[in-house]
Amino acid sequence: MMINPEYAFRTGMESGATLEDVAREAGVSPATVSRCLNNPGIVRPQLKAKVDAAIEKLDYVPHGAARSLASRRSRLIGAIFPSLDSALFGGTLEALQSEIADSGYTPVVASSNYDPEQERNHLRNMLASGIDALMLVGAAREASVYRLIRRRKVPYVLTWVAGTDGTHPCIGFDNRAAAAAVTRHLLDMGHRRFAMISGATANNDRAAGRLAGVQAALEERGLTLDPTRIITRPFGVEEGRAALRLLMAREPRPTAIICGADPFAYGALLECQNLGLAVPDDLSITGFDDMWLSASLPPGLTTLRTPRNEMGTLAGRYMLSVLAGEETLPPRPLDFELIVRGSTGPPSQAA
Amino acid sequence: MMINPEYAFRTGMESGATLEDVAREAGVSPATVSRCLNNPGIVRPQLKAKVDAAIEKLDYVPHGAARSLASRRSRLIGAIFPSLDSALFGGTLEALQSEIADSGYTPVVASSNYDPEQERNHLRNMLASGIDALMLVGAAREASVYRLIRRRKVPYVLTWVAGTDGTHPCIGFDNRAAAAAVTRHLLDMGHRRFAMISGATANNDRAAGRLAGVQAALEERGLTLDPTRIITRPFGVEEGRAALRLLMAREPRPTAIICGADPFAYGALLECQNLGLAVPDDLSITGFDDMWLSASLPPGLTTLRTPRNEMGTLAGRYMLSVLAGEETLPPRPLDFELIVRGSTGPPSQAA
DNA sequence: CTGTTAGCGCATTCAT
DNA sequence: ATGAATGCGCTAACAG
Repeated sequence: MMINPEYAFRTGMESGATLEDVAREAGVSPATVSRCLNNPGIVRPQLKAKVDAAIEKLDYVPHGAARSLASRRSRLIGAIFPSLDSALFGGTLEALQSEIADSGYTPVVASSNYDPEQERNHLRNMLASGIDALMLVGAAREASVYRLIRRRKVPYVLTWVAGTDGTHPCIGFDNRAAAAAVTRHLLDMGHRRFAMISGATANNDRAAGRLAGVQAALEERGLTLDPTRIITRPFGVEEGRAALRLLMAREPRPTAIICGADPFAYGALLECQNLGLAVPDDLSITGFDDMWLSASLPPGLTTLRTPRNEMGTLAGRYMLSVLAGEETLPPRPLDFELIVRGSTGPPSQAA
Repeated sequence: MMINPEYAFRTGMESGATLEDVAREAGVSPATVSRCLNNPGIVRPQLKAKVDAAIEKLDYVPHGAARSLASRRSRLIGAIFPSLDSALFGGTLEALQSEIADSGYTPVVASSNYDPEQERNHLRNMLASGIDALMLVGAAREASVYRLIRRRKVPYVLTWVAGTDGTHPCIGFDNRAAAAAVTRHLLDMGHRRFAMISGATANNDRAAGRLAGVQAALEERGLTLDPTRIITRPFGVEEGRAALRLLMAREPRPTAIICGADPFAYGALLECQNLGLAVPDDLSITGFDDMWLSASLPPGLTTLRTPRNEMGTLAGRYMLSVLAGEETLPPRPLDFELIVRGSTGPPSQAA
């Protein structure tokens, strides 16, 4: 089998120059080189210059594993997301990465595909690979998982949920309150007949919280959400479209449909167009998360903007702070914002 | 300052049981325990059972750094993407992660924000943290970056581009040919007046390739793409919308607009609706990448489906194979597929 | 401020 | 098939 020589890689790590080589080259002790790397302030500039020159000359790169072993810190932060291929968590990851990069930390990431089993496996892997801290999404998981984390004494933080009871450090927002805010917006405009398109609530406390928030807000006004008016589907545009058809097929039609995620709402909006339903005159539609199309898709989607980048940033900052040994409290639940656009309005008289 | 005792983490790694502890507990030598972990086949079942029991009892987790140091492999694979908050690269990352997970590898990821400087920094970091292999997007970067990688002898693979000249191992598709295919589709329907909305081509060989492909396909038929009909913008829906307005403001209007990325096309489609332009009768529009809304947004976006998940899977497989010491050739350029939907049709007679 | 001394926890020779 | 010995490259006391 011919193989392009350009591709002739080694297998396994290459030696390269070691810290000791640098020390020899610079005529100092290994410890001094180490100091130049980790605590440059305390070394005489003159020496430091020589060391820097040697590092440059030998093209020295510290050996991460050796460093971790000796220092007992890997400079790796784990992050497990339910999914990576929607734009939803990408922003959080990007913000997290960007926040911790300057401190020399790198995220190691995995996607659980919304599957607790996969999450657990990735967690084991990460724990074994020696992550210094861990970011997860949501709080709903078996107690044994938390035991695993705590036993390793790895600082962790839960995102996309608000710490309800102080059991876990959380950096997120109150999904329930957010969904209630959306619902009240519709109630205040006079809507009384509601339906909801929700994500699956099993193992997903964000989806469950949103559903509960809708129900709670309705009950405040003496209304209830008929269970047959709740359609649960995996997140997706086509799913939203199909759900809307179902919901509008039965009399009396709802005047407002609350979607647990923007993609549902995109689908619902598009299907209205298809069915010749006027939004918001015939039907009001709301989304959740204010994703990138919400402002653009006519008539503009009323939705709830969640602080998805901010969660990544603050989660990163929180973990760094804990790792630095500072006493750190996670911040209060983050703010969300109701973004009112064209897809909601008062119900028509006829309806 | 009060601090919830639940949050009282340590700083730095915890000891936990070591391989030696396990050996003592099981009454065997450390070497045997190591074998049970890394090469279970060669150890007597009876002993292995005792070791497994000890591992279970002590809740032993191998220490990644020590393992890396001794074995000279970190089991970490680096992946640097231009961006993580679009859904574009998320699928590739997810597929990569999923492909390598079973082999005990974990991706460490970073986003360069389309900035070569940031990419270089992340690369340095990753090299220092001892990644065993590396995945990058695109081929356009300074030679010094490749030197850095090669000097460390880290196997790498470039994605989202096809290896044109065999300089680098690539797992991707031919952006130029793909864009040409889109263009020919329009030419074949009779279009003669074209415009393009393109991503920035600096440091982005995917965008550059797509632009070149359009130009080449036009020149095959004796046409040229007027430079003033090329609008270059950062990727985004609103950017596409604005670009469409610009392009349609000047006579003679184009009958077909080729977008270098789907978000542009979404914006263009929406703006047509806004301006009262009929698609495809007044104007044909094409996208690129077949992202999640392309099938749903009326009238359905004709676009080019890129193998974004496949690239992640194959890149992962390729790197694993190289790491396993197998002679490995990257596959030929991957296939793309023209997806014809409602947004393209013959130009109207009037136009 | 700098050099010396010891490991960190494991994989891997080499013996047996 | 198993055990004993060695060192991966670095940081962290400690001593000077």
